[in-house]
Amino acid sequence: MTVDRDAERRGATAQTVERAIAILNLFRRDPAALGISAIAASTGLKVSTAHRLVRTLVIEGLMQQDPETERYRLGPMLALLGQSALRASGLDRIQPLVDELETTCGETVSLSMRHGSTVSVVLRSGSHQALRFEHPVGAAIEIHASAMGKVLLAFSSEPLPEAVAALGTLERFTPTTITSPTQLIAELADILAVGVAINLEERYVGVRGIAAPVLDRSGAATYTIGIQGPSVRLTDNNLEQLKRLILDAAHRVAILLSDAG
Amino acid sequence: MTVDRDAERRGATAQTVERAIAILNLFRRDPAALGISAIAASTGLKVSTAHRLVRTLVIEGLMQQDPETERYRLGPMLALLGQSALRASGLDRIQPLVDELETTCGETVSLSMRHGSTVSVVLRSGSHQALRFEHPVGAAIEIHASAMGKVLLAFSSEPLPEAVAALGTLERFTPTTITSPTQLIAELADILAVGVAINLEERYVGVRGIAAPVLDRSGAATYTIGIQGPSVRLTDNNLEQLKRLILDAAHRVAILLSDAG
DNA sequence: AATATTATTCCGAATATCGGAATGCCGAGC
DNA sequence: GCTCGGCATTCCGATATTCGGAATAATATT
Repeated sequence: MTVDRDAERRGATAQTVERAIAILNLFRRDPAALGISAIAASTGLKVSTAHRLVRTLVIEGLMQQDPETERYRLGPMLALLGQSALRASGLDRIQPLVDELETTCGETVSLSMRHGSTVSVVLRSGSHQALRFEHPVGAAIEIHASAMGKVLLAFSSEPLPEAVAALGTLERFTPTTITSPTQLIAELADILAVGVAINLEERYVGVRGIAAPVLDRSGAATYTIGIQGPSVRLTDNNLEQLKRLILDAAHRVAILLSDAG
Repeated sequence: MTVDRDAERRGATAQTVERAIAILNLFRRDPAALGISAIAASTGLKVSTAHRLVRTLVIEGLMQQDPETERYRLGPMLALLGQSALRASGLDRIQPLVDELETTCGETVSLSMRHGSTVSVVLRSGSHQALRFEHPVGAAIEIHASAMGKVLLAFSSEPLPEAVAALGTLERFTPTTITSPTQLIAELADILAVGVAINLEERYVGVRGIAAPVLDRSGAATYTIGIQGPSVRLTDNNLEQLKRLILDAAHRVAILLSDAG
């Protein structure tokens, strides 16, 4: 591009591929089809560049073009690769466990991982209650305003101050959102000690969450498993019970993943 | 690269992205982890190039590196994108139909699409019989040696002679494999007229198949649905019955996909 | 009918990619 | 214990590849 990007000039990455993936990621939250100019606008690419990338993705089947509206959406080859990825990363064996936990506690359960400064839901099982909190797969939540996010920060291999500093400004979403880096670092240290993170309406008013890390052999967490639900049900008392459930579940997931991960 | 690629210089595509996708496709058949030099060798890329592409894919989560063996495999972000892709292309609504057909006829059922000169299985439901034919999702079968492949060729928007010519040499797998372009064109014309293709042990000895096109509004087929099984069960008589089943199923799939495709 | 919007193609400029070679790391074999 | 061979990773100059402004075509809108 013009000069230099964000801040990473040494660990060179393939710009073209990054851009193509950025296009795919547009559809993570919302699978609706987009026109080429909308894609270009959302990614900050020039229309001609976006068009060439999308064309390549269409040829490979990762995207497809609606013959009527001329708009683009994700394609079947991506679904196919996703299947293989589920098996390769061992996540297919985790889904039953996530469903089981949802049945036990009656709230939405998600298994997530970090993506930039957000947390992305990889597997989930939605609560069946009338009043419930819904995360679609692919949803991205700001990392500092989520129990799962705080877990991932606390149990990353990076020192806490650096990890927090890298986030930049901590956006406020609700009155309880943690916006002070110092305060966040303190809370992360606490989470690291206790092994569980709690979210008290820090992202959405009325929604609480609790999360535990899925630890790998080195003691770091790539994945986190969390429970989300309305504050009226996730009372302080209930959180104590859920804490045991989530820790147990996280432990079992860790074992499953390390077996043949 | 050196000079020019296969034969497509006008409809320019992004080479870097193509290469990255080629790497991902390596893992379609076999999700096992590969080292970087194995990846480079299989794709024909230089090691340094492959490494840079893989690094980018890892950063984006589409691949991941096993911390112990240092080998690479598909990553969880790809699983996540795959979920979105299933919804976006409407394929999530098709799976139940595929399962239902499998239950009805007792043989492996697959929904596939074209990928280069092969057919790739996108959705499937495996037979539960002891003696059965198994297609994993992601399997790639040579297009000229498959009932589903022949359907896609016949119902492509391209004229038959050109479509066949583009395949190049037709490799022989069994005594009944069609290796003559002229003969293949004739058979495709027949399939176009009848609306169903049959595979008589043309790819694997002892395995027969039958397939029908999933037609879109323009009368072309992007997807095909097929039944595969041992020749001892897919006798000439049974094929007649299956023909009705598969045509009906293909029709219902087409309706489902066109509704909100 | 005229205009605005969007998808698609073209082509010269220059940037990001390419790939040979160097480095560093680990484990096998002597 | 030391050397060698294989592997992943990094470096950097040459250049093929991408980039993007602008033209064109197709479609929707006023």
